[in-house]
Amino acid sequence: MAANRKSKPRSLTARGAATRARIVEAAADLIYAHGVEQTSLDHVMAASGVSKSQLYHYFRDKDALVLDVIARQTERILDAQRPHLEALDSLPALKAWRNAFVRLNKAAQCRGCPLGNLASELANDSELARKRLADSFSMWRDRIENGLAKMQERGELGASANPHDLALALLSAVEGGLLLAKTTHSSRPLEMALDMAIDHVARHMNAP
Amino acid sequence: MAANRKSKPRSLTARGAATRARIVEAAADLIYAHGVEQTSLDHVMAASGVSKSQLYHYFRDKDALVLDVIARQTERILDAQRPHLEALDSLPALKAWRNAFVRLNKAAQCRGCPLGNLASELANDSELARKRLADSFSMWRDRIENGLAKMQERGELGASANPHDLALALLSAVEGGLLLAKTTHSSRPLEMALDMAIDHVARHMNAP
DNA sequence: GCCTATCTGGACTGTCAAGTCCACTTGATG
DNA sequence: CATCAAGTGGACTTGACAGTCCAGATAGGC
Repeated sequence: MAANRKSKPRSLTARGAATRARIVEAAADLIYAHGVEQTSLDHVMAASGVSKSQLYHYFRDKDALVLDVIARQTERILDAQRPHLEALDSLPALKAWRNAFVRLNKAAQCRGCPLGNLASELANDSELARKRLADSFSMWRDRIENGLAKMQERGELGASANPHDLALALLSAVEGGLLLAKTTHSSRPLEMALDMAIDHVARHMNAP
Repeated sequence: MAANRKSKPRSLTARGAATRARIVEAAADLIYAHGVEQTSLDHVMAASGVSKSQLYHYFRDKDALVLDVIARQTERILDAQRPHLEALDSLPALKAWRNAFVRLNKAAQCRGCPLGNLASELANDSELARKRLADSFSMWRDRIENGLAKMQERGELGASANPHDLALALLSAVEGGLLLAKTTHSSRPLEMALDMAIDHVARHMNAP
């Protein structure tokens, strides 16, 4: 049960860990901007200031690096969403979440969802990547579901509502909105999709 | 205003047009299955039974071929949707549309939306492709909008409803649902997203 | 201070894909 | 049937990329 799996069999010194992290960060940024296929290891080398041998010292191959990028982007998203998702306990909170989302999307110049982009590119090609991304989405959905479940416990959300399905629909709206926003260079699709999703949740709420 | 744009300056005989169409069909299928970057011209050659020189006889370069694939996929989708979108005039019609969508997604083995996949891969890289895809989505949204507008004219949909925004939210739900379905290999996200979207439309309908 | 594993640098190889080139065939039109 | 543009076949060039290799630097344990 120790750290002897084939992907990371070596002990890492502090310096090594820092170099490794630098590579993943650079790769995540480049891949978000240009996609997996358009991001060559040479680009990653240049952006992280690291040589070829270091890449292959820390990662078996490009696919292994991409798996780490998936994990990192999942972390980034869940970290960024945490404050909102933990406070997801009322209609105004949902609306605040919506507004933060739209702001974030504009800040990222409507380049889509880091996980959604990866999923679209990798799901049909790599079964392993697909599964990891499915897990990532599942975790994200789970956080939303927890927020809704809390609303339900305290009676704000009706007992007949299904937090799991509601969260899944919400996440679908988010991903679709982000994809259309990316394509049209406008955050309007995201706004409409989120408004619809919140409206849908509101429909299951009890009157105050 | 005649056919003298740089992309198609030559006259096409029947045989030439057939060869050209065969190339686009094969490329569209391959790209839907594996993405633009993973589809080499050699694959397209093999699938369409055509040689290198023919590809470059009919298309300036790979990018030009991809633009034609975008146009073809747009046609395919609008054609497939036409029967449903033309009859989009009531709640049961919306539900029939939903069911057809889910069936189609399963038939395509949950491989996502042909336009959505292209948009995700190309929007950040090629401004021209992004614009064409934005136009494609806009046309699709327009068909949905027309259906909703007809519902509004005959009084089924409330006067305060905004068909344009409603259609945009609906399309976002479709795209997000298809993306998550592709990632999770389950049509459930699509179903939940579509149910939410129809529910949203229903909320703007007048009582019968 | 020495030993060893971790870490780093960069040259090198093999493969594969985009795009070029030219010789050849087909068929419509005079 | 002569002509020539449209159409076809496939070898070739060029470049980019993933992945290999080995020599050398660094630094913690004894």
